[in-house]
Amino acid sequence: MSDIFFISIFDTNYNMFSKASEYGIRAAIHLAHLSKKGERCSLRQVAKAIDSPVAFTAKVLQLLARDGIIVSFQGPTGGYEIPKESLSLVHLSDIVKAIDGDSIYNGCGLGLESCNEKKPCPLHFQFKSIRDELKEMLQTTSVQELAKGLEYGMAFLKR
Amino acid sequence: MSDIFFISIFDTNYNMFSKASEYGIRAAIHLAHLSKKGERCSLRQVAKAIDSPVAFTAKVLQLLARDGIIVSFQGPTGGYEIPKESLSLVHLSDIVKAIDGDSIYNGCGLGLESCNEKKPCPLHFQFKSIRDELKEMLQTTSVQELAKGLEYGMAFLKR
DNA sequence: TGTAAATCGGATAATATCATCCAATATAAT
DNA sequence: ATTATATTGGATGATATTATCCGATTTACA
Ligand code: FES
Ligand code: FES
Repeated sequence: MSDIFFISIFDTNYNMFSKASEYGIRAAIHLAHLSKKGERCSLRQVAKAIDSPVAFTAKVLQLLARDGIIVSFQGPTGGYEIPKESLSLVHLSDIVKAIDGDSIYNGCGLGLESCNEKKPCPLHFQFKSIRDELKEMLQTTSVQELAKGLEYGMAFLKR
Repeated sequence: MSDIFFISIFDTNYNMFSKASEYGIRAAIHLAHLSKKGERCSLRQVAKAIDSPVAFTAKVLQLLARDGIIVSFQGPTGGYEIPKESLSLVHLSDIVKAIDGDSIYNGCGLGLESCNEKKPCPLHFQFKSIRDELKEMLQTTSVQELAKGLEYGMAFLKR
């Protein structure tokens, strides 16, 4: 009859990645998709394709460009692209690292200063196992690979 | 000679769990540790044991108490404890769910409205694999189990 | 050379998360 | 009964993250 509502003091929401990283990954996949066809893409087009706020996406793309993960061009006909040669070299770990830093590699699951095998938190070994798999996945998954899913409408960057 | 400094616009920091969840898990492990010995623990003692801000920890413990994960007692000799009977029944998933909600069960890794196999994001299958393992780990790991690590100084809740 | 279209970069605003403060309530012990 | 000690709950403050705005710069093209 009546549902139970959980009225929480906190509105915290679990998120594996930060918004910035999410946009960064989505954008990179879209750019990879177009770059494969030799097409360049403007900020506005990227934001539309991945359904993200334009100005914020600009900041994220700037970070990726500074890190050399994508290449930016100013002026008319400008925009962003990923050079064909490096298309297979861009992995998710590069993007996350450029945006969120490398705390993913040394962070403790329970929030201790840093993950330390010598003085581990109680969750260390269980957590490390998962974190290592996540790390491995990010390091071995290329944007090119993920862009393939877009080609035949098998995957989507927005809904 | 000189290091390269990454001066980022963002200061985002990768974190698997929210601070609230981190404190919640740490606190629950400490309470489990003491409850096994039949001891009750005050807010102040909890905060000291897990090196967390007192007032904020109070809010987190309140949430856990409301959800019946821990039991609170007011007045002198008051504090928090986990009934011995339920000690083996409290899993990390209960704590995370009480604090961060269940977006961990249905969230999309790339930030789409929700994870949806029918219209998946390009990272869906890789992400789902990891998320399912994390979920499984949280659902099968009890605070009692983790408290054991504390007993012989094999694990630590602060440094 | 001028103009329009694009990114860049700095400042600022909005929101969410993290954290603190304090009065109210409950209760054990004197 | 009174007092001291503890959690509760509401309001508020601080910080981090997300988001926007706008002038400056770059550059293709007429
Ligand atoms: S010490 Fe906590 S995850 Fe390694
Ligand atoms: S749709 Fe993105 S993780 Fe399932």
